[in-house]
Amino acid sequence: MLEAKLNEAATLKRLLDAIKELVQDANFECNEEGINLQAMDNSHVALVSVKLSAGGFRKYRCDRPIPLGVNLGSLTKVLKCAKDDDICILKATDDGDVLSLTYEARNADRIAEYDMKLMDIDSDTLGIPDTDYEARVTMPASEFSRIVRDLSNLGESVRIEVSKEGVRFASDGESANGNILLKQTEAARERYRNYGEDDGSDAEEVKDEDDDEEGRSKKTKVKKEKVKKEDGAEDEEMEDVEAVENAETNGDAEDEGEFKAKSDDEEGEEEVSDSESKKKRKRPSTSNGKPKKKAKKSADDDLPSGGVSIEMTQHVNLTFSLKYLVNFSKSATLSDTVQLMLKNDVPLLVSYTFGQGHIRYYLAPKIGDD
Amino acid sequence: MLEAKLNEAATLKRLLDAIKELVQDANFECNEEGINLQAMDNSHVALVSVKLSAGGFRKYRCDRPIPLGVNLGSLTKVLKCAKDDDICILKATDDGDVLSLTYEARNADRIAEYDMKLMDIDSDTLGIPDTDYEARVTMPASEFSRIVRDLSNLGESVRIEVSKEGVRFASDGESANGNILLKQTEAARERYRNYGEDDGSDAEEVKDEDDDEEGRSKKTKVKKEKVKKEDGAEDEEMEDVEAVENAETNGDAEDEGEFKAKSDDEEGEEEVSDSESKKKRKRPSTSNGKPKKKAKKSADDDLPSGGVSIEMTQHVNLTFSLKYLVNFSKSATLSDTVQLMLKNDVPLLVSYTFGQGHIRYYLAPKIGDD
DNA sequence: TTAGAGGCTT
DNA sequence: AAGCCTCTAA
Repeated sequence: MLEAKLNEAATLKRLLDAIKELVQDANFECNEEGINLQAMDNSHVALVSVKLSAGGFRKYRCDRPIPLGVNLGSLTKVLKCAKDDDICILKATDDGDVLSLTYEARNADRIAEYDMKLMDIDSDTLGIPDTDYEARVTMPASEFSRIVRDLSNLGESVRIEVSKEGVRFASDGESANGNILLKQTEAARERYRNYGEDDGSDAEEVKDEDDDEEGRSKKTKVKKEKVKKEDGAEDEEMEDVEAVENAETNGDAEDEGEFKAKSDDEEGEEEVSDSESKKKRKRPSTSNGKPKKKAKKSADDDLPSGGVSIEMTQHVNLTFSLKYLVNFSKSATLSDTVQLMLKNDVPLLVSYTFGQGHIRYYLAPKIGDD
Repeated sequence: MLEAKLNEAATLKRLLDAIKELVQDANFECNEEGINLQAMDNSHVALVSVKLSAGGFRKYRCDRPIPLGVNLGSLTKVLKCAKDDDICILKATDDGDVLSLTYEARNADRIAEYDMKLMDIDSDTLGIPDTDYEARVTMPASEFSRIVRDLSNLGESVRIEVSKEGVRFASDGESANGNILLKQTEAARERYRNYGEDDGSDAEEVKDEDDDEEGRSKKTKVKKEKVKKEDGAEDEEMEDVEAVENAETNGDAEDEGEFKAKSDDEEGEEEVSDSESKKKRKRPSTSNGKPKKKAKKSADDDLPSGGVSIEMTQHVNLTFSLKYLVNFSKSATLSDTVQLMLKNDVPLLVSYTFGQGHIRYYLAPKIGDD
């Protein structure tokens, strides 16, 4: 029995807008910790991974794990019937083949109910290997969208290069070549220091040490540990790495450590309304990425605004298909901030963190990148 | 000889946008009281009825009844040549086979003239029987549009059920079923009490008694009269019906009484611009349904905003083709408010009332509705 | 007031 | 499927 009450249907709507082009059918794996979705795109080039943590819901209950096999096209249709600010309640029985969605207008004078057929889907749960990324770029999601959209008008692929200089996006096209260099902003560096940390298995601790110094020392320690890991990141280059490994690569857990421990919202308070819980957090250290809730652009005190943060242990230089990146960038509706995690010869991770969870895309690099 | 001067060409444009898909050719029946159009759709399933009252024009003159056989496609083309805020003058001679349209820019620095060929059309003027509807639902036109559009994405038809609980729209589709329940809003109930009353032959009186109490007592009286009418509405069930019969069935005037009195623009001042006149109306009792002139959503003082009003004497439950309802809902450009009149086993009436008149659609229910 | 997204039409 | 137009959000 699943019953999940989401404060805003818009979250789901945006989520589906973000992935429905990539994937047709997918299992929403529901368990007591929340709802997860993981799927390869049709051409098996990209992987998308979504997490909605139980704590992100206004109310959440899932007695036992249920996989909900959903045709995303159908779900999109049904979600179109919801207004953005409707309260959305998801319901499913343990054995049922139906997902029920209820939309309640804020003033409760309209209640809509939709029942959607579910389907059986082979869930080849692909373990996502932990990776010690060599570079992490945190930037405004809108800027990322703009860059990949711009470059996609010129060429097919983009070369992403992270160096001391900054991060460079370069594309060669028939009629023109283009490249954009983003330099790091010091303020952004500070601001994003702990961004995305909520995903680590040590989220609790990170949460406690909001303060910069503590955080940094902690990070540094973790870094050292990191270094010993596979695929040899050169030690001596490790000057900038405080958080790099943390976000994605902490722990030595082979496969799922990353997502399993993501219980930031859950533990604190579980029945608070979403907006409330947002307000309670003083620092975006755990989960920020205030969606797009007409987020005040920059005046706000605790949310990241603008600027680019770059952390790297290694000069990286990879080439990716722009088509996919453009697709990924649709998730900008879910979060103001995006994080790119790179490592040479390894799939890129594009991660959007929002109030209820996160959405992550993995994309293998093109070979023969120069 | 017809000469009619319309304040805004936009009214006509929207009107034609609303019906041109439903009907190809139709007679504009002009007489001293205004212009009427009545036609079945191509498949003879739906009927559309338009009225533009003489009083709604800035200037109107029609010495004797003239039927103008118009190809709506042609008229649409010609109207496309007008700017929305152009003053539009329609002219036709008694015997002529040409309709002349003149567009004057507001500042008179541009005058365009178009002559359109008319045609002979068999006018099988279908008498629309007066009906004692069992339920009347008054709601924002945009909400109605939204509902039928949403449901049309799921299924072919919609079941509309009016009960004490409210009004429910339900549709079954292949991939999902859906239903929307609208509860009555008390405020809306009050607000719409007299809505649509302008159509009565006694509109003048209604106009004088803007006040609620007076209006209500009047209504009640009319109701009593109503009851005696055909098609037996049960008397004893008449608890909520003050206005139900009024909107559509009032009076014994067979045909044209309805719009004559609707001369708000005309009498007060007859050369004011439309927008000005709008501001002057204090009550929506006669003509409200502020078109779409980017009407401020709700802050305005004199227009109905939001909310659903339901009046019923009988539990009704009918099924209709969504395709047609979606089509009807295009008239939302003409009025903010729509009224649904229902009675079991009888065609649904969908009515939009706007400044210059109204547009009404009749749609037979599908049989076999449960 | 301007830009972006969604719906509708061709 | 692409372009146009409208409506909505910033």
